[in-house]
Amino acid sequence: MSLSLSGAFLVPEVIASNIAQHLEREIIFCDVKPGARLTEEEVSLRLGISRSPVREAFRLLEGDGLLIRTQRRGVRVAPVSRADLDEVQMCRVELEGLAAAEAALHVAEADIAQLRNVLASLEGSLKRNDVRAYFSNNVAFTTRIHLASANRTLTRILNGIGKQALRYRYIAYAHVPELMKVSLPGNRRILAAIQAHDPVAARKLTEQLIRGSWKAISPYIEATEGSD
Amino acid sequence: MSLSLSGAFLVPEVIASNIAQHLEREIIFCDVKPGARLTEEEVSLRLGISRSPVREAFRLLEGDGLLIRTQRRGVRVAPVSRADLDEVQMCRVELEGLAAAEAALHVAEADIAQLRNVLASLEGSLKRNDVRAYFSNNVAFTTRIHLASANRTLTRILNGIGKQALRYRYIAYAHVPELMKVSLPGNRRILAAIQAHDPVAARKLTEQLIRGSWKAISPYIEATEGSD
DNA sequence: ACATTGTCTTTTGTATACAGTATAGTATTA
DNA sequence: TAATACTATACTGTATACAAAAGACAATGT
Repeated sequence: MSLSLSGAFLVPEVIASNIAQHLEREIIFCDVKPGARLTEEEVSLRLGISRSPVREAFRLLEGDGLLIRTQRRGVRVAPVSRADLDEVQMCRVELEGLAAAEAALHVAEADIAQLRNVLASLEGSLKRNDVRAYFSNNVAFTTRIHLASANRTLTRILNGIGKQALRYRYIAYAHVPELMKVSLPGNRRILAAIQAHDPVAARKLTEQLIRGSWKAISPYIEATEGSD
Repeated sequence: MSLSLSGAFLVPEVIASNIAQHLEREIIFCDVKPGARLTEEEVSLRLGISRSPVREAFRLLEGDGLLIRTQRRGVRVAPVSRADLDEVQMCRVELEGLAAAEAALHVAEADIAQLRNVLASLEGSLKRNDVRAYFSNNVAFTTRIHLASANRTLTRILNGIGKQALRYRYIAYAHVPELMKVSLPGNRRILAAIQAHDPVAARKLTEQLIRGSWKAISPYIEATEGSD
């Protein structure tokens, strides 16, 4: 069991969908290159486990759009391209907007308190210039909005597509860490709108934020993009 | 190998993600009840295969939201409820609208020809009052619009969520087959808008159609809903 | 020299055996 | 009688062995 996941898994007794998380991070942070081919045996040997859980993890990540499977040819890491970025962000504009609007309608006081806490952590990560921590907190912030929308279907979909988006954001941020500063004020305004129970504003601000981030990221993808 | 899938699988040599399709239909057409618990062994025995492919099929259907898995408790068929219907349709309004708009921008002549053909079949099924055939054709119609949007991410998401929606539609139609007549004119108008390369109209019409279908279906779900 | 075919290797897909955990049922004790 | 503990059972999660298919490479024939 040579897992050694970056997070704290003091009790890894449970399952090896931990592997999915592990691979997920490797893919998002580009430790394995886009387009790279993964074989079940290679991964199972590398992690010191059998093929069964690896296979399941592959299916999971395939569902999240991080891996692409071809019939009997195995899986490869989903390629990174400008076109794919556009696809993902286009969907996110609609869905994150919906989530924000619904959240504005359904938030409880407790949710708002938690969102404020995460926002504080987000500011902290930005000040320390800690890109990975900023990512974790940003994911946490967005996830809390999803949960506040009280729409489990929406949450499920956004969870999947969000991982793809994260990959692009990380590539862009690796080039220009200053991009982190763009999203923070946007998040703050979104929280204000949600707190004011204003679904229209929440949606509009969210759409603006994503479109803005989209534009900011876009040029850095072409540079990183190999072929397709 | 007592599969006997309804479709024509002259060469079932390939894989047993056929099983996923098989189960998918059983779930959509309520041959297995919402909330019912499925065990890997039971299904594998029933279909005369081993647990491995069944397990994979479960993961696939879980990704589509048709099955729900709890840690070591196995899977159960996703329960049917008014709340869940609302969640699914809310997401579909956004995404199908986007797909229609994008399709209006990207369709080729060939796509339009195919869409016309499917529309004709749709009319035929309606006249013969063949509910299942109507469903197949309706799925085909919608899928072609998704493909015409030229957005693979969007297509993938809609494919999954569409199956959940189909389940509710089938329940409603089983009660009132006349509901079929509601969607046909809507589809015709959407096709016209797409053909005219008018994304705004295409989106608006699609949103209207889904909201209309949503309202029509809604009352029949409460009747069928057991608990949750 | 090029194409076609056959074999060989790699890797997925499937089957099955084994282990661990959760739940239910029963028995015993307060 | 009720509550708690223990045991048995059933099912998931994991490991491994086996079959089959696809791709690569070489050899042979035209």
